[in-house]
Amino acid sequence: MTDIFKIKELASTPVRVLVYEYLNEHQKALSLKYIESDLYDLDRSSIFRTLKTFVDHKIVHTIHDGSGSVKYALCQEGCNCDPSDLHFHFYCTTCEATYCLLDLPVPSVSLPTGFVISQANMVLSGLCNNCNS
Amino acid sequence: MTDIFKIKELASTPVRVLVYEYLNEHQKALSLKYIESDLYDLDRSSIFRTLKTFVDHKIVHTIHDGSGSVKYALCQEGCNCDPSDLHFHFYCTTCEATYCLLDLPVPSVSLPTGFVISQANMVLSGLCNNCNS
DNA sequence: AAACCAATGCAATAAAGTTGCACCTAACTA
DNA sequence: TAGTTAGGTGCAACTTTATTGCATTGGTTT
Repeated sequence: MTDIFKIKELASTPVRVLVYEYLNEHQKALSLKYIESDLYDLDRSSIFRTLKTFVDHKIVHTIHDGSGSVKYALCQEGCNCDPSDLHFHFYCTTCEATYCLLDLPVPSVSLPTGFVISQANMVLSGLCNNCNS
Repeated sequence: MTDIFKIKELASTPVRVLVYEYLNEHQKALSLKYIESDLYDLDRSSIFRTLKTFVDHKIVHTIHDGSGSVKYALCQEGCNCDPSDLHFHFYCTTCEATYCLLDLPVPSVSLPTGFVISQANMVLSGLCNNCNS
């Protein structure tokens, strides 16, 4: 089940398993604060460092959605966190949830001469289907 | 020259003029910290509130580039800050500059049912032409 | 000139992110 | 098996960025 750690060459530890499973259950991009409030028996800095490690090992990607806090979401299988592996996100300004729009990949764009792209952060925002009454 | 304030129906004040001219000279997206360090005789909160006012009046738009601080850039003439008015940005991870890629408009995408878009934050990152040696 | 209202500056606070350090635990070695 | 080591974890402190309360200023209106 969680042989993700073997694949990503990372030691399996209690905190890592819990954080991974938590992200996996939610299938949304979550903030440290949000995760922390649910996994309240874990320390904030432990979760923080775990997420950082996950980013380094390309287990999760970060999203800067303008909410004021960084969100973290599980990568898709085979993701190498290159722009072409990534997708758009949607941030709901009402419920503050951030969705991965897996169907919307980052388009390849032609940049000005000399610019080299390595990351992409695509966020659309507005109202999600739950909040759009 | 700076009849932008008349157009946007906003009182012209010393701080507003200085901040506007500063942004206009640079033609990049700048952080509060950056602006503050150059306009050192102005108070941080005054600049902060001025930028907020500019955002409200659609004189500037914000960019969340993952640098840790919000960047502000002047809008184009006629901009209404709708997604279709906006463009991609490029954040250089070396010099930390954020460029407006005016030639790259935000694409219109088809969202899942019930999602309504009102804003867009498109940021590519990597090395800019100055830092790409 | 008095009154008013918005803008400004100063200072304090909130919120998010980050780090130092000590302890613990699990894996390795002799 | 006991000792050693390295990395992971928790606690607390701290940095940075964002934000707000409040008193003062300055310009406009009556």
